[in-house]
Amino acid sequence: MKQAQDYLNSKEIHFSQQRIAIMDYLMKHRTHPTVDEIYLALSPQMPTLSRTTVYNTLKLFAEQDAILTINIDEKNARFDACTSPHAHFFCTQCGTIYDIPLPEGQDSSSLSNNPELKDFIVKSTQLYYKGICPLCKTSEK
Amino acid sequence: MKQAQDYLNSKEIHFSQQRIAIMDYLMKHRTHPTVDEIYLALSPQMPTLSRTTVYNTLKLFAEQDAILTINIDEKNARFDACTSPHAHFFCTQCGTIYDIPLPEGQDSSSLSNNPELKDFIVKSTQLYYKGICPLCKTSEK
DNA sequence: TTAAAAATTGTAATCATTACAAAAATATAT
DNA sequence: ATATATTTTTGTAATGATTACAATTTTTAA
Repeated sequence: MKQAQDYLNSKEIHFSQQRIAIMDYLMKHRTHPTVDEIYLALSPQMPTLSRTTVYNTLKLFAEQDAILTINIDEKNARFDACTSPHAHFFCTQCGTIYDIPLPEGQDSSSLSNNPELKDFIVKSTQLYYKGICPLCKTSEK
Repeated sequence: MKQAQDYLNSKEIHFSQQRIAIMDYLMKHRTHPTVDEIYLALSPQMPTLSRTTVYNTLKLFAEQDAILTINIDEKNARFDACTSPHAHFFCTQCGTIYDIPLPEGQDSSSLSNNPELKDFIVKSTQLYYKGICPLCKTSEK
């Protein structure tokens, strides 16, 4: 809770009960949750919480670069409190999103320092993989 | 038209007037159009065409790896007849999607040959950039 | 030529997200 | 401290892309 508050502070985001709870949830659940997962998880302890607030808050966080919005799953936006450069793998079978470190010598700067982009202003870079994860691969057989 | 038909053939997709027209449109308009753009463009010459057919057909093409579905724009899915490896840049101002060649020494195999993915079955890899394109940058000033 | 299979169509449903305006909470100035 | 302005939250209603579905049409194969 304290960490979430400090983090919001560092990103110059005014805090509130709701904002702290949402950031705290994201920091403690590295599962790339959907809006609804966050809303349903927090509702019990915060019965007045509104879905709209979750939407608004996540949008605010993303605009302030405090979180990442992941659009790898066509059904729902997913959210990640870890903003340091890494790729994402989406298992089309179970829906899990895995964090994937970038390969050696391919940190995000090498991805966005693409000379083809010299006249573009790049604000974000996303590397997405889709397929079957190890768990589904073996259980499927 | 002939090319579109041959291409569908090579991907083992039964063709029909509608399928050829849709593939032909995609091959001739490298603008990464939305479902609606395709539907509205083809409607005049093909008045019985249904939006549902455009949806179904594009889904079929994507499943057969004949086209790419691009989810870089949260509002709409966008489609690309060019399936060879390249990145996409989405201008958040004008909505244009640019094809961006991958940087030297970073072809798609180097992206998906990430050792972190050795236990995953990778079916697709997408590299997305977002920001402001050169045109919007200068006109904005 | 006729029956079976595949493709297309239009409408209705779904569902994530956004718009909006009222209510509540918080910050500011007197 | 108190009234006022600003920000945040809330709930409902609207939007809009996509999908479900069942009927119709077209194509294929016997």
